[in-house]
Amino acid sequence: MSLIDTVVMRGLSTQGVLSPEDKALLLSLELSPRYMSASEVIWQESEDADLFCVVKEGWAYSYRNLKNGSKQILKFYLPGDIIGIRDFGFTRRLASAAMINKGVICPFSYQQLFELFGRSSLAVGIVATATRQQAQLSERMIYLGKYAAHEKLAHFLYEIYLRLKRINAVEDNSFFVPLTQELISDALGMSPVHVSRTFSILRDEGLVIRNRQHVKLPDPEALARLVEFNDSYIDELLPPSFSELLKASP
Amino acid sequence: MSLIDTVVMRGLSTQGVLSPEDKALLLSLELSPRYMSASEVIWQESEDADLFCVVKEGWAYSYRNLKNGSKQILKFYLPGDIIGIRDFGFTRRLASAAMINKGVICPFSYQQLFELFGRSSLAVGIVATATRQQAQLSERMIYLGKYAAHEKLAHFLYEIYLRLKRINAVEDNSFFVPLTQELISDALGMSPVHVSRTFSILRDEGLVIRNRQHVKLPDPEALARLVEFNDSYIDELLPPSFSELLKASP
DNA sequence: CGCTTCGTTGAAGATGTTCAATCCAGGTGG
DNA sequence: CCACCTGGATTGAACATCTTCAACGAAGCG
Repeated sequence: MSLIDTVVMRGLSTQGVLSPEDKALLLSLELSPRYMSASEVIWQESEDADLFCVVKEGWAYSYRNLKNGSKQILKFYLPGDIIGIRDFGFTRRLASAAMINKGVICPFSYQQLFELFGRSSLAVGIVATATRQQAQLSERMIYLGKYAAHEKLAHFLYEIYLRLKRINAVEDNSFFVPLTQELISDALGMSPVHVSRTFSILRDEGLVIRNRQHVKLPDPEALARLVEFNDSYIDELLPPSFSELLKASP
Repeated sequence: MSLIDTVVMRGLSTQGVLSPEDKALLLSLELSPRYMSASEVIWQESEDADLFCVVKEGWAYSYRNLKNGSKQILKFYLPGDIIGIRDFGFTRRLASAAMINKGVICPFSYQQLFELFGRSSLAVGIVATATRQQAQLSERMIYLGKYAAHEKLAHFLYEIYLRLKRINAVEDNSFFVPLTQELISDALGMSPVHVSRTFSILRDEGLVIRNRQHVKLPDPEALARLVEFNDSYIDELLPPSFSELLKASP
């Protein structure tokens, strides 16, 4: 799973906006893979920020340690996601990041990114990627706000389902989720105990079947209705007008 | 309050990265002011997205209507903020936006933004602005997650305080907040009744004095300690390395 | 002066947390 | 092959926090 396969970049590519040099530049960002073990820390809060990482294999997450001893997970990163965009424009990391299971990540420096900015189309791609992350974050905030536990969990699982489907990691509505209930609880802001109870409720309603790290959604559409999921923020390509604007501007 | 006075752009400017043409281009974005009345809707969820707005006067907010009849507020916009960054890269608005009190906003089109992308330094400025918004969003999500009501409210008030101080709208630790408790409750995901009770708690602890739309923080440092506020995500300038990288790249 | 909107207060009930005990599957070592 | 160990998942019961509903109070505005 590489950057060029990202929704945004694939969109730009199929719209004929990316030159061969653009593509070569993009691919050059992923030449130095780093093999990570499970739970290995990628960086800590407050460290100097000077690079991004593309996740090629495995899952990662970013989080902040809270004063009460627990932590709040901000985002889970799946293969193809970029870690560290949030910190761009700051000198230090605003949150820690770590692997969940073992995997491979490809670091690339701000310097390399600045070279991308010399090419409008790639700059637009990066901005669009950043705002998509923001959109996902907003969407989660809506659910953390006023919705009940079973709606939070349902929304969370459906989002993961869509993101995994996008990278062909869903088969027969089943997928692999290397998360403990404690990690899920840290992401949704609820207690681990209540995550367990909430899973039971969703199971009894026939919406979610979970066996250790395997999750199956027997009726994804029913789940989508429950959470009123607007999947445009995950699946939608870049607006067609973008390619015209890009071709028109210098 | 104009775009060029934004933390990010001011940083680029004082670091000598912006050319006179860059600055002229930035200012040209704000030539068509639109006068808005209180509560006037700027755009609705699902409308076509093809422009941003700079807030010049007044407060605005973005929100999503929830199925249970209430709404979740995603962000309050103060003078100098850009509304609509979240939707960039999507064909439709992901959330509605409206004014709180009366004010002035300056719309500018995606087309105009694409012209900015022709200049690396401005593109970087826009990306940094977008990621700062994301940082603020993350910070709020941390508080929506596992913190108690009085911590959520304290964090919220302290963030507003810092953002207002940045634009010189705080005097003697007092500032004007054109929000009802209901709006605050929609932002923090709690009931209006509980916002009221929580204000009482903060008042009894001598941390917040509120009189209608006027708020005073007698001891901002104490409040900052309570919420362990990391103000770098609001106040920090762009890393100095950015100007070097920008001057170095084509 | 009376209307309207916003804020406050009380009481009852829902939702989620905490703590502790128990269960279960997989991995380890005898 | 089985006993044991371990980390996660589940369950129950007591408790805390927050919501809801309804009534009342206070400020701004015609």
